[in-house]
Amino acid sequence: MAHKHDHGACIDKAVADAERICAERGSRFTELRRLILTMIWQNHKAVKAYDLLDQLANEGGSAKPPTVYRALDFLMDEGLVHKIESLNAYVGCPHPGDQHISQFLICDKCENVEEVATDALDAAVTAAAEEATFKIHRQTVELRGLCKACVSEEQAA
Amino acid sequence: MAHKHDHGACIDKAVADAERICAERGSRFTELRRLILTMIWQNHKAVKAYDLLDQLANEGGSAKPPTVYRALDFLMDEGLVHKIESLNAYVGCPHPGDQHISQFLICDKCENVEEVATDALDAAVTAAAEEATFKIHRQTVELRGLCKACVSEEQAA
DNA sequence: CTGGTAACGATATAAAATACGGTTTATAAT
DNA sequence: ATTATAAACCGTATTTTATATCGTTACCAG
Repeated sequence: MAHKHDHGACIDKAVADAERICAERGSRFTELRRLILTMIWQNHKAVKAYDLLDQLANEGGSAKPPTVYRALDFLMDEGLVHKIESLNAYVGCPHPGDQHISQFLICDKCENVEEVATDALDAAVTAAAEEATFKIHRQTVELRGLCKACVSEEQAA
Repeated sequence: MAHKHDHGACIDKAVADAERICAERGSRFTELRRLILTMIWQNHKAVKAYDLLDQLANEGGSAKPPTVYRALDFLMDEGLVHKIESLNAYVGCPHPGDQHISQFLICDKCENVEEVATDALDAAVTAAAEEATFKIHRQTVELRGLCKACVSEEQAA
């Protein structure tokens, strides 16, 4: 993500997607929500709620925790943002709208979060649940380690 | 778990396992650690750190948060207990000692947590990581939903 | 333009976890 | 046995993460 990645395009896409999705559903994509979604998309790392709060404060506002958490709850309800449970942090969803199951590759070094959608992994999860006669409502799949870029870097050293 | 499950045996086994494992490794399974492990094993639900703290207080002691967290950290380091990230709660490991990857089925109704070790799921996780050239250090796989017993119960109703 | 609902703001508090410093206790080395 | 050392423990304070509650404002539907 560090090199040759036009991240501005990511942000624009995320905002455009959000606008489209909220319009379709009749939910309100307010200024605050747009602002917070944009902040989350500043990079591909997961962002802490209180960091968002600090950023809001720096921009002159005097936001309180509930303001941020309400916006995050909205964005999560709309599938625009995911919570990374193992970090207590929040990351933008790169393909909102599609019904999808989220699995994350989280680099412990560069901290980038990649959302993957692997059919094989989905199938395995489903199979494991079926074997146990378990009816899945939600799932948290978070793989922590080193991303491709950081592995290469380590090998180079 | 509710019916015909001799849970006392689970507790005894967990404590015996812990004793054996700590003895093997030369780590100290102190009274406090034994007590907290036993509390965690009172049932198959995940337990909150502050509930343990309250229990300790009820038993006459005057424990502070660090006491509980230190014990939990020890138990986790030894692989005797796992943290459920999506609940901020802790659950006993049913087969400590084996090197293993933990995956959890968490019932949203009865709150029981079942730890599963599915080769197919392991393989799928590994494959997904390999495909992304990602080097896994740790993983969090938590499936939330309804367990077998609670599904049957719903269907009966 | 008015009545209801959703969004926002502010205060307070709850819940989860850690930093740090001092004391005790177990174990290993003498 | 005695002492050095490291681990465990304890308590205070604080940080981090999140929610409850209540009053106000803004949207939009009838």
